[in-house]
Amino acid sequence: MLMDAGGPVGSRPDGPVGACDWLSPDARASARLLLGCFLATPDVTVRITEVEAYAGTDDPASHAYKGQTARNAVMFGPAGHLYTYTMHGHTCCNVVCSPAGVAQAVLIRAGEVVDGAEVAYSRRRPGVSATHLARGPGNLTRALGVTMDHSGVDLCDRGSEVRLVRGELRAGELVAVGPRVGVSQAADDPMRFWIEGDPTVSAYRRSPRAPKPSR
DNA sequence: GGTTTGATTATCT
DNA sequence: GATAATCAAACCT
Repeated sequence: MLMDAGGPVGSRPDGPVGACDWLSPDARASARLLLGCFLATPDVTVRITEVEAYAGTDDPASHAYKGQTARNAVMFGPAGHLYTYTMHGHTCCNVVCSPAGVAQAVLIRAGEVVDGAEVAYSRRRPGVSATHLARGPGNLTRALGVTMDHSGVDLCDRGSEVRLVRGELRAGELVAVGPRVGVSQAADDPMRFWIEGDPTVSAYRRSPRAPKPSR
């Protein structure tokens, strides 16, 4: 296994600038950091506007809650890698932010396409509006062209087809926090972060299977 | 080997 | 706002 003698996994002293050593092993902290960053494929770049934190084995809503499986193995790997999975016929993608052995990850739920819009449109159904281009996890991966083929890629490696580029919030932008979309477990935990007022952020929808809201 | 569930989306009322 | 569609992984028998 790749492990520096003491240094955090993912930090590359001799590596290219932009290594993902700024990620926090805490999913919530990383979620906040990822807002305003960019996710890029060779064709399309999106600015991340909405994310959800998944706290690994401590989080009932996480795929990693019940331990490591073939499906979620990437989450237990080193930080800065891409965890992809399919559900309901769609692909979703997460950024792993914890070192090997710990399964904290951040789901990228929505973004604003800032480059390669034409390609993104061509991958989506005709007629979709700009705000819906990469709105929702499945739509986002579709617009980017991310598939299960990209499972486990190193987002910090220049050679990767999917890369993460650090970005900042614009002046005046605020981060809102709330419960996650569609989870039936821990449905009230405020683990979802988005840029307040951004039109590309998806609407909140509670899981039909979640117990009634705790008040 | 069959059944259930789900971090969803599109479509209809 | 509610409902159906749809695919794969996990779970159960």
